[in-house]
This record gives sequence, C-alpha cells and structure tokens, in this order.
Amino acid sequence: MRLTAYLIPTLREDPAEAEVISHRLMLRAGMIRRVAAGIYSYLPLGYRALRKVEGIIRREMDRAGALEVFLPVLSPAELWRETRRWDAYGKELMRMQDRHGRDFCLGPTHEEIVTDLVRREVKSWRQLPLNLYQIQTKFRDEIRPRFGLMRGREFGMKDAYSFDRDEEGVQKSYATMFETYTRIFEQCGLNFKAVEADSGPIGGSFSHEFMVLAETGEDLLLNCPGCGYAANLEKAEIALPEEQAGAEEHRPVERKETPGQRTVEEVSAFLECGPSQLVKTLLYEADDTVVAVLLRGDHQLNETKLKNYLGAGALGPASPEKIEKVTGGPTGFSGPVGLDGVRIVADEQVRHLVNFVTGANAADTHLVNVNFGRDFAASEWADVKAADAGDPCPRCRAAMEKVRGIEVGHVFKLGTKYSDAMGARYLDENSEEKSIVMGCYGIGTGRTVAAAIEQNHDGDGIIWPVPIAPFEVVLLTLNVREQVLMEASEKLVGELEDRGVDVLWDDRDERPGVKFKDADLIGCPVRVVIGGKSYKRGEGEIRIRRTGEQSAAPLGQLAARVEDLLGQIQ
RNA sequence: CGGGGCGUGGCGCAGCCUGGUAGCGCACCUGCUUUGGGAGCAGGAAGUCGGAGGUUCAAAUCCUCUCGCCCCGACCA
Repeated sequence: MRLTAYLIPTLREDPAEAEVISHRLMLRAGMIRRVAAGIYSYLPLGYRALRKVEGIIRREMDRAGALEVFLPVLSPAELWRETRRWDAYGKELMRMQDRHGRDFCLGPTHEEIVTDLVRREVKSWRQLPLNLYQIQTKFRDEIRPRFGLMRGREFGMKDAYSFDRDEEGVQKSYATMFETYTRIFEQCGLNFKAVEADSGPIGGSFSHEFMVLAETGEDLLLNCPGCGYAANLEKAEIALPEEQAGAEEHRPVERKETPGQRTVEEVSAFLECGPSQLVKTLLYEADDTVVAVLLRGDHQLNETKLKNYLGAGALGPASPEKIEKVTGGPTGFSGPVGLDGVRIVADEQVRHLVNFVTGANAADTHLVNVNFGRDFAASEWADVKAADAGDPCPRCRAAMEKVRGIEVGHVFKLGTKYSDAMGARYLDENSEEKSIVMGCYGIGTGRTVAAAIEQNHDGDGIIWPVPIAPFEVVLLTLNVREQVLMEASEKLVGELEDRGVDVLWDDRDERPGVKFKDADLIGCPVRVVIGGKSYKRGEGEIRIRRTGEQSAAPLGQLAARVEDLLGQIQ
C-alpha cells in the first residue's frame, strides 16, 4: 500500500482530549477519531488492527467448534421483559421506540436474542451441544465513558453463547472457551491473567475475567506470587486468620468519654491505641433489614462480598436516622454490645481480637476492652474484608500483591438462568424435558487493540505485536525524487506482497526525519529503509521496531530476510 | 448525579482579569532552495471565538442561561 494513496493523518502533538497512552497514540497515529463521548470512528489504519484481532478470534473460535452468526443490534423489548432485564438493566440500556411507539433497545449483550433463537430451533438432545458466536457492535450508555476505546458507549465485542445438555456439558464448554481465550490473547501479544471474578447481575455460578496487566487498568486485582491465585478485588478472598498463641487475658470493660470522636482515626488517636485495636460497626440495609457488620478499624468492607454472603438483592449503608433508631446512638458511636435483635455479621479478621474498642451506642462514648462471648455474641462470621496488598492468599497464605488490569475478556457459566426464564428446553434420551444449560463468553475487540498498545509502546510510539500489526512492514524511500530508489522500492514492495507480507510504503515526498518519526509512531514491527547511502552499496536497511536492532541486506535478499525476521519476532 | 477543568482556523495554545472588532507555533496550498531523525525563504487560503439571550456606543473579553468535551468520584456488566 502506498502511503500517498492512503489516509494516516498523524499528529505531532498529543490531542488535549486524550489522557491514557493508548488513546493518545491511537489519535496521534491516525487510527481513530472521536465523534461523541465514548463513540469513535476507526480510520483505515485503526480498522486494519481491529480486523487483525477479529481474524485471530474467528480462527480460534471456529477451531473450537463455535459457529459464527450475526444477530441484530436492534432488539424488541418483549424479549428483555421476559428475563426482567428491561427494568433491571437500568439507564445503561439504550432505548428507543419505532414509529408505532413500540419499545426497542440497542443490544448491550445478546443473551435474550440468542436464547430466543435457540428455543425456537433446538428441540432435541441430538442438537446439543451448540456454541454460537458473533462479532458485533454493542451499545451501553455508560455513566462515564473514558480512555478512548477502553470504555465506550458503542464498542466492538465478540460474544459467544454455549448451549449444553447438563452441568457436565457446560463445564466442558467453559473449559474449551477458557483455553481458546488463552490462545487468542497470547496471539495478540498480551501479558494477561485469568482471574476469578464476581459474576454480578448477569448471573451464573462461575466466572473468570481475562485481565491485561497495565497501569491504566480500571480494575484492581489481587495476585498471589506464591501459587498463582488471582482474583478481581470484588471477589478476592483472604485466608482465615490463625489463632494467636498466648493471647492477652480479658480485661474488664471500661466506658470512656470520647467527645466528638467519630472516625477510626480520631478515636484511636484519642484513646492512644492503634486502629487495629478498634472494631468498627457498620450498619447496612439489606433488602429492608438492618445488618451490623464488624470490621477491624484499619480494614475496608467489600460490599460485593457482603452482598453475596447475605444473598441480598439491594444493599447500601443505613441512613443516619435508621442507625439512631436501631442502635439508640448517633452515627460514629455504634457498637455490638447491647445491640439486641440486630443480625451481627463479624468479619473473620476480627475473630481472634481481644480487648478491643467499640462504640457504645451512645453519643460521645466508646467501650474499651470489649471481648467476644463475654460482652456480646456475634451471630455469624464471614469473609467480607476488601482484600488488600499483603493479605494472605486463600490457597497458600503467601502475601498477595495488588495490581491493575484491563478486562479484555470474560467467561461466565450461566446455568439455566436464561433458559428457564425464556423456556429454552429440549427433550433428552428418555423423552424428558430439560432446561438447556448455558454459558456466555465475551471479548472486547477494540479494547483488546487498546490494551495491546498499553502494553506495547515506547516514547516514540506504538510497537505492534506482529499478529495484530496493521502493517507488518513499513518501507521508507528516503528520497522519492531519485528514480533508482523508487524503482528499487517498488520492486521490493512487490516481492514482499508476493510473500504475503503486509507492507506500507512511505512514498511521500517528505524529508527523512518526518518519515522516521511517523514510522516509529505507527509502530510496524519491521522497518525497511531504501536510501542513498546503503543503495550505493547495493543494500537496504532493516530495523526492528521493538529492539532498535539494525542490519543491512543486499537488495535481492531483502524480502527473504524480512519474511524471516517476521517469523522470529513477536 | 456530585466535584474539578476546558471549549478561540485541522492540531496545540495565547488573548479574557483591565471591553475597542483576533494572534502565535505546527499542519495545509503555490513557488524556489533543501533531502539520513519532525528543513529554510517568499507568497497564500482558512476562524459563527461552542450556542442563545442580556449589559454597552462597542463583547472572544462582563452577566445569565444552555450545549459539548476531559478528569476524579459515585453508579454499573
């Protein structure tokens, strides 16, 4: 491809609209342009990279036996009402009406559509298992779109849905997709990790996220360097604390005046004890009942873990009025002692504390030397602390580390949530009617491109992994007014294309410096230079973008050398 | 939705406080020179100063409303 016939509007300066590196580089390299918040156009170069990622996904999905389909973006409300998601999805669902006033939405995901298809067409166990996938544009009216392609309101996604006869079948489908995703992201040149995740309102019993490790990631992960356990912060468990030998003796409870001291910092400073000697009592409202949560003063609550533990539909902090009514004291002075009739959930990490400080359920008063059993009874224990760096791994007790990640893929075991709601059933060998067991599997395509850039760049620009590079090679002809250089270049382009190499030929009448800068920015893995100096020696120059490694080769051998190199570098 | 910031040729910005009719760098077009890491000179084209209303002899500048964009948070697959 001749650059003079192509469209790559590179920018010398960072556009003000972009903060994160992948967004800046995609704008500067002329890959994308913003149309509205969270909505982007792909220019030719950006689209080529996207298509490369899609190609890898198609190849691997097909190989795993999944069948490609193409489902509509526009989706009638009735299907969403069947699963109650028309209401449950909330404002994120892009809604619209047709000319007759009928409700529609732009699909944010396609469980309803695909389940509707399958319930009509699949009746027999002989038709299962089945895995349908598509690469489609999705719409989610995100509260805050950001970071370019990272979180958009309109974005590309590969979504797949597996349909199996039973639990054993969906296990197998899930495992196959897990392996497939691993292969896909490896080919995209990504350093990623599959982590255990909370399955959230999409439902289902089991879920993994594929996370690309990057500073700019929106998700926090806990990672165990010891055994490889990794989980989303929302999900991350913590090993149960070990009982301490030779614990202190229980001292008598004391009531202390703590005027105006509400927060953990204030109280611990006032009473001259560490925050870890405090047990804070958080009052939450879970589906209209108040629950008291006991947590060590220096720990944070993980609301998702609490919500899952309680099995609650809605969960939120209780209002100050409610707290006063339930505890008899104002906020900031709540405690478990004498808290009759309230369900008390104590975090596992406070189980072995002795002689700790709590609120006294009265204004400006705290209790010192409180102990379990003697002073109050916790109704139950649960792991509800938000995991943090240094917490012990639930599998091997090694200290976990906290890292950031970009979620590029997510696999769910759905079970029969959608098939039950929509009546997707089949007849088994014994003529018994059963619900189809489902799984669903997503990959953000544009986000994968962005994540690849986050992980593969330097101060000069993008460094494409070969499999997803929009062009594998950029050829710079340093002076296009010299006929011999042009002839040699054109010949080389032909030779490379004959070998199936994607080559971008910079045939612009620009000074060499401009071409070098643009080539670095665009980031093709291999750069070839045809210039006066080396041409006199009958050579062309080859440079590896990632390493900067340079070499020269006789003009006649250039194409072969380049092809060879592309096979070697990642 | 709460907080913060920003809207001035394609891009990056100055001008605004203290009103006087728009400027700089890059990019773009023409010509000449130049050609191994973002060239030089000369000439040129291009802007409803986000929008509406108001104050004023006069508004990019002051006031009110409004729209859009970015960042933090809350929210959410």
